[in-house]
Amino acid sequence: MTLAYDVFDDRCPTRMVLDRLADKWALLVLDRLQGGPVRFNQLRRDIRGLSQKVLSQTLKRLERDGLIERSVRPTVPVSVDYALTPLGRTLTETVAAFAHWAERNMAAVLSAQAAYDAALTG
Amino acid sequence: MTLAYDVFDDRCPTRMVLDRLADKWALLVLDRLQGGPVRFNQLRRDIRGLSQKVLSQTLKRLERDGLIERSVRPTVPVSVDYALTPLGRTLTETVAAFAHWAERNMAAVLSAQAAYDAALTG
DNA sequence: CAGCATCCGCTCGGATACTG
DNA sequence: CAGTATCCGAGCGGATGCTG
Repeated sequence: MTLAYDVFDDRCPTRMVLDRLADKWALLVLDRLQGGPVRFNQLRRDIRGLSQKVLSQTLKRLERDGLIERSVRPTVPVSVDYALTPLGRTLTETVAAFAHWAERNMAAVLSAQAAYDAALTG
Repeated sequence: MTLAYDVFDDRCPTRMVLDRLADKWALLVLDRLQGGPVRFNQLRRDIRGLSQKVLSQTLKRLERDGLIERSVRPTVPVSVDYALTPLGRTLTETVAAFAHWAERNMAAVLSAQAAYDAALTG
């Protein structure tokens, strides 16, 4: 039988997963990997504002959760690239929709914020 | 003309929006509101582990961003319920897919974690 | 190039107490 | 019921320096 996983229950393991995914950096990494494998420093450059330490942590967690895969090519110096796993690929459509929702609806959000702030001031 | 919003640029305002949405509590609140208006303490009870302070902050931010709407009914004592706005409703499908991905893929994640940890130990 | 190690400020968020 | 106010500890994450 199937266990009744429930993300609204704080003792459910799905909460941990949600916690990992509901992270700005993890989302951007997953979205960036959608087009194919990307190397460490390339990710670091592409995702502006992401420090090397946090990128490292994020990649390690995503790899542990089975969403991405790390592969080392024995060049000199060594090349490491990260790619989505099949499991990770089941998430990318959702991630893309999510990450780019802001780009499509930025104007609406900005005007909502302006209206909200104006109501407080006036 | 349209500005080129880019969520990968840390100076782009979309980053702030992503930061707000990429939040465990915000996601759970939005998901919970999908079925219709819900009152404050009902949300607090439904979303286990969510403190009253953080719920309050989360609701205020979501309201400011125009995703949810607060309405007060003059009962005694007063009733306040929160509902999705049309803008918020454009997100709910994505939010639901996202929030419940963990429930559907929990087994795969758990086994990936076990494999990862075993590789380190062994 | 692809990281790890360390330090540390700052914010998130939990606990608690109080209000209309 | 639906919040606000305050305190405070834990940890996120940025900066810096070093390694194979």
